[in-house]
Parts: sequence; C-alpha cells; structure tokens
Amino acid sequence: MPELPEVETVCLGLRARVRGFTVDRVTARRPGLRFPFPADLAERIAGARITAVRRRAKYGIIVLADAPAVLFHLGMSGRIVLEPPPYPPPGPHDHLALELVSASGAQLRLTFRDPRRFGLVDLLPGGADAAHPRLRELGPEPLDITGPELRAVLRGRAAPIKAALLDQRVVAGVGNIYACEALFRARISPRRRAGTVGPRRAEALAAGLRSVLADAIRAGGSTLRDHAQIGGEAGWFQRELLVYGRAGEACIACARPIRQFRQGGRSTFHCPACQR
DNA sequence: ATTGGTTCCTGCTGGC
DNA sequence: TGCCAGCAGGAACCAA
Repeated sequence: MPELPEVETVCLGLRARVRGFTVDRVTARRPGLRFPFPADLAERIAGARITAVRRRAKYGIIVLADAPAVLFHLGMSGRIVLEPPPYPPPGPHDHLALELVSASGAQLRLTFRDPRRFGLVDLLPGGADAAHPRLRELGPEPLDITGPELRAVLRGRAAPIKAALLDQRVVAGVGNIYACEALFRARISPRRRAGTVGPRRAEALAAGLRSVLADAIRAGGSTLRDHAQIGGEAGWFQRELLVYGRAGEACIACARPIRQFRQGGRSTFHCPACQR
C-alpha cells in the first residue's frame, strides 16, 4: 500500500534513472484507471524531456520541459516498473507505458502497473500544484511538520485523531500504516478526538510522523503486498513496524498485547495501555 | 462543514 | 489439499 514513504522511494529511484530522458512513445492499454487518461496524453508529452521527478503527498510528478507534467498516484496496488530492452510483453495489469530514450541512445520503458486500478495518471499543466484540483486541497506535508503546525490543522476537529491523520486535507501523505505507527510512537490513542490534542501531544505526534516517515524512506518503504522500488526491489520497513499488523503480539514498551479494531472501515492497531 | 459509510478492484489468506 | 468468502485499503462520492 503505497503511502508517502513508498511514493518517495519510487520518485527517488525514478529521478536517479530517467532525468534527461525524452518521452519517445506512449502506449495506453486501457482508457484509464480510476479516471480516464487525458485523451491527448500521448501527443502532449511525446518528445518532451524529463527534467525532474518530485512528490507531493502520495502523488508522484514527472516534470517535463515545455510540456505538462505527468501526475501519478499508485492507489493501493500500483507500482512503476522501469526496465531496459529487450522489453518483455506487457502483463495484464500494465496499463500505460512510456518508452524513454536518452541523448546517447539509451532506452528505458516506464510502465504503470496496477492490478486493482485504484491508481491515477493525469497531466499537470504548467507544473504548478495549484493547477490540479486533487493537489489544491491537500494539507501540509507531514515529513517536516512541526508541533504547532499540526495542532493548528487538528484544532476544532471532533473526528478521532486516527481518522484526521488519514484525511489528506488535514495532513497529506499519511495512510493507514503510518498513522498507526506515528500514534504509537507518540503514545496517543487512535480514538482521541483530534481537537483535544494539545501542544505537548501535538509536538510528540509531529515528531512521531517525521521520524516514522523518515525511517521508512531510509528502509525503502514497507513491502506488505504490493510496493516495490524502481527495479522491483522490496522495501524493508515492515520489519520495523511496532503495531501495524501485530495484533496479539506483545507491545515493545509494556509487553501487553497489541489490539486491533475497526475505525471508519479501516483496521487500527494500538497498545491500549501505552496510548492515551 | 464535518463526519461516517459505501464503493471501486483484484489478489491473498484463512477457515472449513 | 482445495475451495471460496472475506478482507486489504486510497479517496471520491453520497448522505446525514
């Protein structure tokens, strides 16, 4: 499940390998994913040179010179596969491919693969985040959020803090796994009303978010089912998860069992003794 | 306005 | 051992 660290890992891998390459050919094998691909996708980016790859929340952005940027979201099961020739035939879930060529003639094929098709590929005209409705509404990046910033976006909210962290308009890029982990690191109950997080807890939660996300990026993300780095390598942060997926196991702090319950249709993992 | 519930989709898992 | 129901979840959408 790609969250911020997984998308960051993918973007770092892409940046290192495709910057300077030119889009040679665009092949869509279906009309779209969650949303239709732009009708004129191929015409608008063909021939354009990749100048940068960046991330906003869980979105990746491939920046092109003199063309709209390519915006992508990996949804639940999406991954990006980058491979040199000879290109194997596309698999059943390889929905879109960009064939790239460098100035020296090197070739790479960039494939959007997404079995569950919760992902998205769109264009970002002008390259400015505000130009896209899905980016415009996003909250602050949690990777470098401060306690006061976090407290400000949580203020007045009656929803449980866990639900608030998953709301991309509150904080952008946190998903179910890292929400659980950050709350555990901060020793805050997932049931606590967001608005009751005061300065001390906000400081702890901001630190929990920053540290868990940075640690996960360092480990190449978490590979539970679907995530892979560019080139197919797994991420390893799932080994360092302290509560997510560990129902019944001993809490590392107090040795009492980690509990699981459903919150807004999502599984929440926590230690009822440590988290208040 | 905010919040909670439902839906999309396929692959994996667990219980029989 | 094999089958299949149920679960996994990001976020748009809808209803309250």
